[in-house]
Amino acid sequence: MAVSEGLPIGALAGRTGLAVSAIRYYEAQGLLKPWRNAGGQRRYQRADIRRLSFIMIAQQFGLSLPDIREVLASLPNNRTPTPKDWARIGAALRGHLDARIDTLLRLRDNLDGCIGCGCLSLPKCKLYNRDDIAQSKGTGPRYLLGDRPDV
Amino acid sequence: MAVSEGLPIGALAGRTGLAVSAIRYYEAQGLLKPWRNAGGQRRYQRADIRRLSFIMIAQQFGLSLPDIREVLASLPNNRTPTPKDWARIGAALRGHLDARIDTLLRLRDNLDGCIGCGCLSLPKCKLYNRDDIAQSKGTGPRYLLGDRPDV
DNA sequence: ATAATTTCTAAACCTAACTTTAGGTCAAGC
DNA sequence: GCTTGACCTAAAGTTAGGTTTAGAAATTAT
Repeated sequence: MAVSEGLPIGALAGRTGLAVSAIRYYEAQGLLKPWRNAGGQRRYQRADIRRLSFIMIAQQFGLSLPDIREVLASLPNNRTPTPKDWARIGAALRGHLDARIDTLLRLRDNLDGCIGCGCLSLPKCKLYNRDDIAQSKGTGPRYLLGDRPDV
Repeated sequence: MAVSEGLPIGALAGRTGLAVSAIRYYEAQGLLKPWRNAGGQRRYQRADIRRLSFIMIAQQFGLSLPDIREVLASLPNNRTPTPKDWARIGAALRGHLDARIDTLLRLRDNLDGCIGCGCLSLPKCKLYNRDDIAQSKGTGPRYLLGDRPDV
């Protein structure tokens, strides 16, 4: 029960609000690497609470789990991350967020002019510029807007 | 070949950049109602090009297909929609878009203070306010941030 | 010492938004 | 009149991000 024994998965779930199954799933996706105790059960460090919190926030920002794994890869694995480490990573997120906001603002600027005027015809409509929206939101393969300008 | 015979599905796909299979899928979801010719093949009105364009734009704004179906339901079905009809619908989208932008701006305001300082602890972090992000982005059931404040 | 919780793994299931496949029909060009 | 290409339906497959289930083993509580 000493602190050095680490937190079992249920405790981590309780502290983060995540389901136990989600935490195991994140591990399967390479976002987390708990150790195992003598009986084979997962044990976590306290720092993993923050790691999971970060994952949840990054998801809100629209990052996929592979994206997040990459970002987290820049954390030191030989020591517990410091606030400074997290700040560096926060800055990376900020870039993502800024880009998404810009996209939406641009869409909004065009909305009145485009749908508002009823033009909505693909060849001219500004809403169809390919660099909008952070790459293929939504699941499954799909023709992206602007992918087939042969209209 | 007269205009009154309508467009076959491939033509519609060509003009919108959508896959034929996607257009059939939208019909199955109730977003489109082509008529059938003598041989049982789908025939579309020219106005359906705009309808599909609208669907693509609305998706970029984060609306689900059921959401879009509802919005489209307010179009008149006894006549071809006018630019004015589309403008009314554009205004509805605008509300959605504004909300999404507000959310992201709020997240950005908190980012430096929260991740930046390294606090990231659930009970205090402003990023964990439940009204953030337009309801449960991402598929499948999932605990929403803030849903379990019993941390 | 036993009962009640937790945890374990593997595999199946879930949703959204589509695509792919298979086997057959329709329409258009020569 | 026949071949080629477009179209049809129904069902199964795909991806992301998980959840659910089942049966077994470990831990905790009494």
